[in-house]
Amino acid sequence: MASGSQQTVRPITMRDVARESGFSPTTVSITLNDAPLARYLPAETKTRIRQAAKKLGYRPNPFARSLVSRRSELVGVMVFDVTDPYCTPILRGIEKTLYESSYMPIFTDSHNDPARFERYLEMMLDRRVEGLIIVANWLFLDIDILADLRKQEIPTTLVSRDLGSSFISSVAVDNEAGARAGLSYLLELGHREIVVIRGPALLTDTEPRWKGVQSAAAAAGLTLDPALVVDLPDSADPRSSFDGGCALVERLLQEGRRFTAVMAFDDMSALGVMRALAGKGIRVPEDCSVIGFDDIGPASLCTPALTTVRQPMELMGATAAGIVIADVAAVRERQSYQAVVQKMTPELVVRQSTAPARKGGT
Amino acid sequence: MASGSQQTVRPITMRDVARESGFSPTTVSITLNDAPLARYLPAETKTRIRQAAKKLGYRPNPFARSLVSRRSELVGVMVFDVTDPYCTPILRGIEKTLYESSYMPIFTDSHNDPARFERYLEMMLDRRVEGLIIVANWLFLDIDILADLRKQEIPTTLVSRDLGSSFISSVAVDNEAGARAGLSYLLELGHREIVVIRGPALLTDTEPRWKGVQSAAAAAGLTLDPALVVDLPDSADPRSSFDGGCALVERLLQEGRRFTAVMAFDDMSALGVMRALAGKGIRVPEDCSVIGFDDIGPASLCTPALTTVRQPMELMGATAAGIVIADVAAVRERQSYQAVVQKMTPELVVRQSTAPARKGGT
DNA sequence: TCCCGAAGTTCGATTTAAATG
DNA sequence: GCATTTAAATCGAACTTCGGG
Repeated sequence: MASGSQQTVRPITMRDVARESGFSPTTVSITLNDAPLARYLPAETKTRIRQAAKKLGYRPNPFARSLVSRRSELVGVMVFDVTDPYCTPILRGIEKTLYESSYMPIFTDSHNDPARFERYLEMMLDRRVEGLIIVANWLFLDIDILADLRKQEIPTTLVSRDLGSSFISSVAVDNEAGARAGLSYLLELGHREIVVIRGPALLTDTEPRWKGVQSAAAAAGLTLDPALVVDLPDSADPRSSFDGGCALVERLLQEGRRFTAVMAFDDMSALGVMRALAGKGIRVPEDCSVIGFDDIGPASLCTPALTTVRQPMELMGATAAGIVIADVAAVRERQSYQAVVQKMTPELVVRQSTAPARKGGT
Repeated sequence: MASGSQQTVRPITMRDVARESGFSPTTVSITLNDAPLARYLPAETKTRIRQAAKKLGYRPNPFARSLVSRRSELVGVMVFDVTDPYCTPILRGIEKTLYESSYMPIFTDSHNDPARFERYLEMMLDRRVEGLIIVANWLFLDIDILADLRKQEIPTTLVSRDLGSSFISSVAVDNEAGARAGLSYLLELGHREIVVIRGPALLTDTEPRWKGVQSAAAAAGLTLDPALVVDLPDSADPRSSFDGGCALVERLLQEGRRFTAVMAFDDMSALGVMRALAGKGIRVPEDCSVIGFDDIGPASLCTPALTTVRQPMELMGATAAGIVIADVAAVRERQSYQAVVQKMTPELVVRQSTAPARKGGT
């Protein structure tokens, strides 16, 4: 039982500290904030005030403080789907960077619902966040919704895609380079009959990854078999990527296509591919290699562990937070800041799902 | 480029709305808050005020508001490890419930660092959260740290374990029933030589799950082979559970133990088990069945998909948020509230990693 | 007394200007 | 003028009280 039967506990205010220490509220404020004027206060005074504050367990009221400082010390962190394993390392990166600063994150998860995102954005504005980090792992976002941000001068950074906006920074992986690295690796292993699963048409990642694949193929003088190039359907649910990868490969198998490797759009679809292959008794990597993209948690937990193109997600989150913090500081000092576009370098992570091609794949 | 070159934009205040509409700030306040006195105001007055507010894009200053209302409308959500797939469905549940209320979540991730947790807790208190939800998926938490909460009358709910505290509510799964269901299922399938991987000794979940296993075995008249009962090492890292499961099974295999099924402590260790088995060419489920606990995302993504005992994580999060909201309301109305302990019912999810026992397992 | 509206106080801090010795 | 301290104004909204019709 915890109750409220006793009289409401009046919180300790600065006035209480003043009374306890025998000084005025002004002096207390100056002391506890180490304001410029604190230089003139004798050490004796300051220690007495500090002791009184500690003795009473004084906690400055953040609302009174924010009211005059006009600062919330709040940064909004908006995610489109927390349950997507792609998001959490980014959140971790954001946390690590924010921890060093004085900002606290206000968190929202719109689970792929644009309406919810919009409402949460309004709430963020209402709460006077000083900066905003949006982890747009999946959804298709209308820039207009973000126009308010410009007016209110709220520095914003988007993680995992480039909006091409003039006032919103972004941190994204170099999709083209990543895809190129992935396909190149399969080619090195001797694979020639390769299934390429492209992403949903609406996703901004889809295009550059496909370009990377094409350029790697061209560099090796290989023409990809159009029958082996398939597309994931549009959908906002990461799980659908798994189902899509599974279904596409099942269909190819049904059609009697022969291939020795699959380059999936992302890890989720790669996992789906492995499921489909297992269903037909095709072994990975002995009979067919599989490579993913992202390096989400499950990629290293499944068996065989997935070879993939890794996005430095934690670093991306940390970078985004760093940009926002710097821009907020700029705004406070009445300076202008530039919207930047950070392209992060992906890294090929070789695990167990890839192997040299053998003659006569499935 | 987004800049601050133009003169600082003074935010719109109630006074501006008053001037614009031709009424006093008082009337504006009464109107916009639908205060009791609004009954007496002519509709004409109210619409004019509302129009003026909308025209100016007026957003009430939350700090001024909180200062007088003494309410932050903030709920703290503290997680011990966001990257743990176990956490995110819980967060989703919390979000769904909080969305209906007027509370915004302040979020922290202490990534298994008690010191960080403590500092974040202080920050929560500084920020005047009205309630607290702690997702203690893993770490061993000292109740003393939470003593402040009692003093400050901040309703708190712990998700995923019972602290046995008199003032902190908790929402946890019925571990004993879950483990019983899991082992019973293996027994039904005809398994008798079963490896049981117990959790780390320090985890509160370990004990009840082991009890559940024992009671199921007893009910079936089976004596578990002590040589097949092994323990995960203590560690705060979820990944270590995977490594632990893998290593333990490898050791058993090395020792030449024979078994036809493995009941893992959780999904992570089950995934590790599958890795170990695959390494020795043992097929799941043909040669050996594997069952996990939790039903985290990767459980259904890996191949074969993992049979497991499911915790209703989203529901648990939603329940916790509901409790906190109700308790906050009670505190506001000067009523007492009880710390409750909610035991959620787990559910056996049968997938591909289990099959009937065959004579002469590995 | 009922209706409508506004002046003034309060919340808890910061900050400026000024008052002490 | 200098070191030390403080009264008073301010931030923006909510609420209590009060005045005229």
